[in-house]
Amino acid sequence: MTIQSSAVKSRIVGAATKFFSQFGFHKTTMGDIALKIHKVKGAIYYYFDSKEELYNEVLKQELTSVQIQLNEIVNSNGNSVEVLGRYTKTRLKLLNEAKNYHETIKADFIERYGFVDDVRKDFDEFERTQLLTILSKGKEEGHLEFSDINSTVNLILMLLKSIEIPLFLQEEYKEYHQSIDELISMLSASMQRNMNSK
Amino acid sequence: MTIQSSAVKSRIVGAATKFFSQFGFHKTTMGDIALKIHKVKGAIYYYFDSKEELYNEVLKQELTSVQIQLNEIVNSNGNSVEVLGRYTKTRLKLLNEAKNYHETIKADFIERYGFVDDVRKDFDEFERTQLLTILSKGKEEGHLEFSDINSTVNLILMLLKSIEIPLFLQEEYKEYHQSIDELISMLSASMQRNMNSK
DNA sequence: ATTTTGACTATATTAGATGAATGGTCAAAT
DNA sequence: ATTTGACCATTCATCTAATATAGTCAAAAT
Repeated sequence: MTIQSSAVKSRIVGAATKFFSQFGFHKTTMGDIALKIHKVKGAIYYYFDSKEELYNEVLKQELTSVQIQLNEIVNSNGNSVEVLGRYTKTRLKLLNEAKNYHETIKADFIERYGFVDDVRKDFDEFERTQLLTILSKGKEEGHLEFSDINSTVNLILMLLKSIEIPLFLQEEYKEYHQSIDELISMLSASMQRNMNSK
Repeated sequence: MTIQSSAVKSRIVGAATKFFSQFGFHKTTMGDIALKIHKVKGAIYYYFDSKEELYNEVLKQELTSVQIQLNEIVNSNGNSVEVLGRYTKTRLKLLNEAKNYHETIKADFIERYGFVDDVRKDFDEFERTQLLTILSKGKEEGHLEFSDINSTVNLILMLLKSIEIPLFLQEEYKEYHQSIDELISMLSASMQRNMNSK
């Protein structure tokens, strides 16, 4: 594929992103997207095999953008407790704006978008790695202490993924905001060295 | 209302409970319920103004049963950390079996059952009271310590209500089971007083 | 050779129309 | 006081026709 054709592919994804974000998967048509870039529906199928694959690509880019920003936080300096706090708050803020991601989690309760499972699994693995990195660093530096670091990572992942749902789908972002700070304090307190009584 | 008619009312609620639990609000008809107790649809309307009111009563009894059992735990002896752990695990176990409650939280994502708001609000307030009781007792006895006890209660409520959703609606009860123990440990650890001394 | 087009097909979705089922009412009967 | 069964209005399920949409492809354009 030439450079120019890749540019068309990008424009397709760009248009698709806008439509999917605004109207969702079902209420966006391939015709809408094609029209936006002054092409015809058939042209999209030169670059993507299906609407599902295109949606997949859009979601992938949405989450990749989040990953890049989270990765910066993980690789930044600062003590691990503070990094974990920044990670959590940034994660929630960025994902709160990720409309297509919201649609996929909402779909979990109704029809399921099985075709995005791979992208979501990748994101899950990314997050597991990042959290493990943060906690490991904290352990090495002597700030944090765990009886089982993997269990702690699992717990944090469960909590982050659980609170997403009321937060994003039921729009309780503001109502729960204070409790999120509280959650971060609690997580920190329980992992802080010399505090853990286990 | 006489004693005998109250007995009929109970039978209505009993039949309604079975149908609603098994088939849900929409797929249960007033005719089904009436037939089960060898009455006619109209008879139910002598005791309840509407299907919604009947469903409300069923949900209320379901949650009242949970409340009674949770109340026993809160009023039991034992140190507050251990009580909080038992409360959390029992709460999840009991609510995991409360089918009508599940339906109402699932409805939050689709159509909302506004007519059960009162019952749910009552349960929320009950829980807030119970948690406040547990934590206050822990504080008085010198086991626990908080910068702001109400914020801690809010946090715990947010977490309990958040994890319900994947747990009950996405049937990840087993997958998350281990992390729930971990959550209880974490909560306990962060509230425990004098954790640095051995 | 690569990319784009527009006509084409098959499938899915919607709109409308009909009939059945259901929530709710009520006067009469028990 | 309680129960009944006929009754009404509205919703819901089912069918059909028409429309819209995803996806294909040979031909045209670049």
